[in-house]
Amino acid sequence: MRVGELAERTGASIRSIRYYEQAGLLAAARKPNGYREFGPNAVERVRAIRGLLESGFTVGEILSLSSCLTATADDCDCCGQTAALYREKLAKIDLQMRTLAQLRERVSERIAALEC
Amino acid sequence: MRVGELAERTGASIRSIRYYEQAGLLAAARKPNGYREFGPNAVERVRAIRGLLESGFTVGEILSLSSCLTATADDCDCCGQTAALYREKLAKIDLQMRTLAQLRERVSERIAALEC
DNA sequence: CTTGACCCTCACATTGGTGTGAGGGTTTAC
DNA sequence: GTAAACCCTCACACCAATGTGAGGGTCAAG
Repeated sequence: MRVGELAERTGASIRSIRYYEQAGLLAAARKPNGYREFGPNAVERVRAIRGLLESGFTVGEILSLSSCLTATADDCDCCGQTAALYREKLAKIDLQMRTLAQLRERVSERIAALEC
Repeated sequence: MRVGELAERTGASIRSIRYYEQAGLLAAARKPNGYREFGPNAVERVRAIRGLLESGFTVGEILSLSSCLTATADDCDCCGQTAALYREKLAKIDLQMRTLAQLRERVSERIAALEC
């Protein structure tokens, strides 16, 4: 599919998609006329990227996780350093989830307390 | 305590703390000489702010949740609109937690697969 | 009284993700 | 062939959070 369709399907702007591609987060083949051509996986991938961006990850960080973004990623670039990096990310994710869980509880407490 | 101590205790820069105060996220009394004076709650509050910022919340958004930031907040500014806003936040938090959980699983799969 | 470690305000700079517009090509349909 | 709806690159602009530096107070210890 072309960039417009991908944008429409994912809710991202065309601008953002081009940016993700340029940043290396998203692969796009080129047609002879220069148009980007995306595979069907791109939809899931863009959604994952956006979710992570909204969760406070940086494009650079997402890049370092890119092999985990899509279920169909089997290009295991395996080595010890990668493992260490993944573990680091894991710790960050866990911290973030704890923060969110805490906030979640407080917010729902607030909702419960609103009886006026 | 003064700003330097608060910064040291929370890991935030002095600059950031002043910014949070100016944004209305953090209350600070002033000494006669102009120095900011923070209560002990400020430490928890700054930590909460930073956790949320790192989870992708905006200062503006955090502001709208500020009554939930500290456990000791009893200034229930209760009304239906507030409730709606809280519910919205809750939905956003849940989405974010699902995204993170998904990523978490994929990352740990990756780690498990690294046997080389 | 001076020195050093604090604190203040103001304001410009930077970074990452986007918006937007200029200037221009391609394809489909009339 | 021309209009509409796509696509391209390039480049400037914006916002939020933070860094940083200038210029200047306060205060405790020597």
